[in-house]
This record gives sequence, C-alpha cells and structure tokens, in this order.
Amino acid sequence: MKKLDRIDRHLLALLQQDARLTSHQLAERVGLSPSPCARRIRRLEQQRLIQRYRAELDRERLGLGLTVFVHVKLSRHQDALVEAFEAAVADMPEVIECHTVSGAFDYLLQIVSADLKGYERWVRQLQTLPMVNTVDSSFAIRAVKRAGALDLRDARPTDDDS
Amino acid sequence: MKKLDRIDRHLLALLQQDARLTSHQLAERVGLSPSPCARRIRRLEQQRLIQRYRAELDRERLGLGLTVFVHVKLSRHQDALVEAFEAAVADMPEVIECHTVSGAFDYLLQIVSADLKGYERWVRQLQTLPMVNTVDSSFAIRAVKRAGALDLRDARPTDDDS
DNA sequence: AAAAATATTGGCATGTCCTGCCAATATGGG
DNA sequence: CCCATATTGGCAGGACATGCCAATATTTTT
Repeated sequence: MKKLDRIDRHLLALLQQDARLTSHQLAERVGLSPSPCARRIRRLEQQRLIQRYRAELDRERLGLGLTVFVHVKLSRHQDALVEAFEAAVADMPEVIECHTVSGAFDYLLQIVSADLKGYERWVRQLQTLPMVNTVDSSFAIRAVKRAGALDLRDARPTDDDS
Repeated sequence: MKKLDRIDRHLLALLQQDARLTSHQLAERVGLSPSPCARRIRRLEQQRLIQRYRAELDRERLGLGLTVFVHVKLSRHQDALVEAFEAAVADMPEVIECHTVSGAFDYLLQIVSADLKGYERWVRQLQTLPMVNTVDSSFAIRAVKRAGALDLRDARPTDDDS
C-alpha cells in the first residue's frame, strides 16, 4: 500500500476540518491542480482512510445539552453475556460512544440526552440488563475541546485492505 | 425560532450518517422534492443546528490505533491556572476531546496516538504543566460503538441564535 | 548513466448537481 | 369563509465533479 506524502496528509487535514471544500479550493491550498487533487481524494476513500463524510450537529442548539460519561462494570464475563451487553448498548441511540477499557471498569460510554430526566430513563433501561454490575456516572460540565481532528503527523497507512 | 418537524429531523438524521447525499437522494428519502429539501438544509445550516461537515478518518488504517482516556486532576484551581491548562490542552493535537466533569477528577480527555511511545511523549508533556496533579490513564481496548449519531427524538431547537 | 517503464500531473469535455427564481399550492388567523 | 403568510415543485443558469488524454516527472532496469 502506498505511503502518504505531504500532500495526502494536507488533504486529509483539510477535509477533517471541512468536507465541503471543492477540488479547486483544495487544489490551491495544497499547491496542485484540481484533477490530481480529486484523484488523490478518491484513492484515500478507496483505501478507506477516509471512512465517511458526516454532518456534525450542535448539541446545545438542539436542546441535547447533557453529556454524561458512564463507567460500567459487568458482574459476569461469559461470552454470551458480554455480547448481549454490547449489542444492547449498540442499539441504544443515546449511546454516542462505547469502548472497552483497561482499569477498574469494563466499559466507558458517552451518553447524550436532553436533560436529567432523559438520562435517568436511559440508566434505568441499562440497569435492567442482568449482567450489569456497577454504573458510575460522570457529568460533562463544559466541553473544552470537542471532536478534534486527528493528528496526522505520525500517521502511516497499514496495508490492511480488508 | 422555528420548531423542527418530522422532515427536518429526518434530514438531520440522514446527513449525520452521510453528508454526501444529494438533494435529490434526500428528497426521495424524506418524501419531498429536491428544492424545498435544499432550502430546509440551508436553514438548518443558518440556524447552526448543522455545525459543519467533516470527513471521518479511520484511525486503525492510519496507524493511529491507540486511544486513551485520561482523567486529570489539578492541584490548584485559580482562574489563571485553569485557563492556562485548558489553553495548553486545546493546543495539543493528540487531544481529540476534553471535558470538565463532575466526580473525583476535574477533566476527562480522549487521546489518540500511534503507539505507547507517542502516548508517553504526550503524558510527559502534560506533566510538565505545573498545575497538573493527578493523571490517570485508561486504555481503550476495543471500540464497541464509535462516533454514533445523535438521537434526535427529544431534540428541539433553542432560540439561541448567538 | 541512458533508456524504458511506470506513475502522476494539468487541462478539457461531458454530465451531474446546486442555486436562485417563479407561479402554484398549502397552512393558519381573523 | 377569505385573506395573509409560508411552503412547495419545477425550471434556467452556473458551479462543480468525473473521465479522458497527452505531457511531464519519477523510478527501475540494463
């Protein structure tokens, strides 16, 4: 798989900030003409270094101002229960993000809801899952930095084209 | 400020998943013709319910497979020190996200780097900040759900047009 | 170092899509 | 029931993306 040169990195960085830039605008920023620019972007898409394009919404303005970070610990870790838990979580639209993590807890989740009432409804729902042991909520008070772009300085593509 | 009807919500939901859908494609999915569709989207942008459009990159394929959640506690909380900390964090490209949170710690950060070596460099840098007291790292082992779309069922726009 | 093979570039033609306008329709208030 | 307002659907003009080509740059081979 081809390595990323300076221009590829530059394109990725620009598109992370604004996916609506035209080939022409990108071209003048990276010092190339529009057509090779478009072709490089298409290649980055085919290599799936660019996963997708998405619209980012404003939680505050949408009245979804409550973000909560939730640490979850399971009581039993049999494969079937773990999978059931993860499937349940993946299906809950309030769950924006969920990772298994090292440390005292098994999972760290990010939840977004309109208010505490909505959040409580979700926690209740979560606690009906029998394999859930501990639920530890940490409320986000203020976002210092949100959805930052990836730092591409150390990025180099893996040749995993699966 | 106008309330969101069923179609607005539908458009936002679709654009959260794929910002490249054309007005025509959106139109047939929401059951409208392209022009009112485009106009509604423009209004959503002007109201800044849509914040921006961005390309989402694949961390794994870019060789940036290490995600770490870091809890930070400050030792002193004078305004100047808090601001200095937040400014430093906002300037660090490895920091993808940073929130002040309730609970035993002051901040929760998400860090992305290529490997443990890169992560260590960042932690060292963080710990040079004099107001930093505790740094608690929790490594992401696997993403169960990443960058989920917002759940718009309870969304209603605030009339904050600042 | 020269020559060939390969990859990349820049420009152009075509087709698609977005934008701004219009008349027609639907919605809501008096 | 009628009028005022908002929203819709379609069309014309312009911007943009896509696919192609010859020209240039880069790399490999001999």
